[in-house]
Amino acid sequence: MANINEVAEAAGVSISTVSYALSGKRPVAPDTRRRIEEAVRELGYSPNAGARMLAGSRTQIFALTEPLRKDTHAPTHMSFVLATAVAARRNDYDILLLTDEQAQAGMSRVAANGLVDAILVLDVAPDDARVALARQIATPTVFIGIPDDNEGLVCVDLDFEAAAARAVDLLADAGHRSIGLVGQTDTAYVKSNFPPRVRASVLARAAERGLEVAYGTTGKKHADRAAARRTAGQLLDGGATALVLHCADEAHAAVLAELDARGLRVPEDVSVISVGASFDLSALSVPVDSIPLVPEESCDLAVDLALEMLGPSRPEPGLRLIPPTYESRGTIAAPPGSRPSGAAAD
Amino acid sequence: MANINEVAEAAGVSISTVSYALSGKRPVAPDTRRRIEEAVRELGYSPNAGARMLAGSRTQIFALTEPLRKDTHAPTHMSFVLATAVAARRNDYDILLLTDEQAQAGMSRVAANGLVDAILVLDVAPDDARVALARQIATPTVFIGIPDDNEGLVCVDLDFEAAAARAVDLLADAGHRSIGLVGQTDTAYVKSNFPPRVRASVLARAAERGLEVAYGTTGKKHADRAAARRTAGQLLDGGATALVLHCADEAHAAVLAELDARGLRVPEDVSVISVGASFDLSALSVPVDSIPLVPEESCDLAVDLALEMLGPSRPEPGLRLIPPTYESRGTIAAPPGSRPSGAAAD
DNA sequence: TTGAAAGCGCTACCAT
DNA sequence: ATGGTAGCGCTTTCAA
Repeated sequence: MANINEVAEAAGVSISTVSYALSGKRPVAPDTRRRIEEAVRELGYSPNAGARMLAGSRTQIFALTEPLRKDTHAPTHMSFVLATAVAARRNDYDILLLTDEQAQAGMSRVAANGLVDAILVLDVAPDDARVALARQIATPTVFIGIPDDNEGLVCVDLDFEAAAARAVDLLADAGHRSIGLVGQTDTAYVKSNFPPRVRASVLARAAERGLEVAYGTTGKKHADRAAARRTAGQLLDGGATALVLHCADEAHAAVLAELDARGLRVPEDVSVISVGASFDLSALSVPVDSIPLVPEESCDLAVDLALEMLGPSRPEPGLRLIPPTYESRGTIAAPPGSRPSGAAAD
Repeated sequence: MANINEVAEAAGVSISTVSYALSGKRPVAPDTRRRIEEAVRELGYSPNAGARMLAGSRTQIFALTEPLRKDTHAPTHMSFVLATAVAARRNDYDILLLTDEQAQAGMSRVAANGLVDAILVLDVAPDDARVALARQIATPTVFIGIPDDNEGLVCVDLDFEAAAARAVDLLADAGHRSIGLVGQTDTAYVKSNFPPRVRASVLARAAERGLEVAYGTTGKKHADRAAARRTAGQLLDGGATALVLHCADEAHAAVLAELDARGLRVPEDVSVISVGASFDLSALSVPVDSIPLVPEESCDLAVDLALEMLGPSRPEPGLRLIPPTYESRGTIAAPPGSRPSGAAAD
């Protein structure tokens, strides 16, 4: 590994000129620059990371804290990690992984030893212990997800409340009077931050719109198809003419299988809309309408905020809620037996 | 963030003594040490990471390169990442994530700028492009998985060949004359390194033992239960009295469901053994016998090797195959209609 | 048992 | 447009 001195010598310039030629922070004569670039190539020079961290003010590393609990939904999580890494790299940043017990201990550690410029928090729990840590440390921290106590924090997330409300509105507008919510796993409502938000918003908006609403979870495991089918069945038995799906990939498939088994067509007999899904819905047996959770949106924004927090104009603390987008695929229609759409009044 | 000078001053010693007190690389008088430790605590001192990287010879960071392809099985992958991070941290190392296109580009980059002490390679493909990179760079690299061309590389993995052969032996010894292999997804046999190894070994050992053997994949997606059931059905229709399962969680469940649907009991009517599973098999409707893949074993060993490669006694290149372990749960028995066990000869 | 000081390889300020 | 150089905060000789 060649160092800056060798490059300078090879190019016949001083090391400061090499540094400036590479950073572009000072104009360099075209010819000089050419010679430097050639020397860099010849020698395979790359500025030493440790030296840059020490001399410069940036480490070019973000920490990503993620407990990786057993109940973490792996595919969704992977999407977020990937999206974060890509967004970070686009801004010349690397990602340092803080998992397991290091999700917490590591935050203090890397904040104290200056290994990272900022910390991104994934897999946020309603009562997340990392909230307290974030307040203690000086390192800029961005939450991807909203903990209950978020006072003074910078948080990014899909506006799940708006997404859920929108789904209810779409169904209500189509004429449905009774809907069901097929929710996440039982533990998700304790360990994760957004399932309760969706549930609360669906229930609240349904009440506002005067709809009957019921909900059920999808069992203990993400892959518990039987529980998903059972829940969907119960909601339908209870009179629901439309289902809001806020659950895993497998559960979506299971619900559609249950509808199929009952000879119910979508959307003629039952309307279906998915909220907050981050997987490919078009691969389902029936591509359903969706208000998706797009990991790239959250993660891009989180990285942008982290970057801003390093600059002079520190952004305000507070929630950054990403407006939901509705993807129509024709799985919402008027409930069976209703008058043609357009006349909703009595 | 206090620095070593402030600690030294507060403790009334020189900075070298502080350094030695913390590193333990030189004896320090008990009383001196006490004063230093107190100063460290008071000031919340933590040695600057960049300065250590520059002055010392170690960065205390490993890179973990993982493409995170769309077809990567997320849960299994997550287990490996977690196991790697834990093993690394146990040795005072952090993990830097290199995903997506950075899985390759990042290797050269961090090797060139000295950001990491070693590189761990995950999600190894048979014809992995990272093999060539590993040979080019000076940074020690450990593969967790075995690429086809592994000459001169340090690779760690479960001995899948032995595991598969063992499974066949167990079934042959129990008296089975015709077995079936329920394999991974179609793409896994192209993109991943171990599925072909298992398949080849099962077929080879079956031939050696004079068994009839057939195999089928589990479709395009990991969660394709229908494909898994179909494959299991075909194998049984073909006369198999025992099944070797080398597939995803969902596929295991699907196969058991197919057996159940056919009214076949395990192990009275069909024997079942799982090979290379890294999830919790005891959670299945029928806890099946297993020769598991244990991420912790591979990752611990990989980290140990990486550490060794940093020392003076560089380990030999070559494969480190972890001997498989058989977990019996009573799902292997003699095939139906066979004479009582013990008498196999004719 | 301890201290002084020479780097590690950069960045960025001060000169010219 | 370029060069000289003072740090950044630590590790590790060399001395005492």
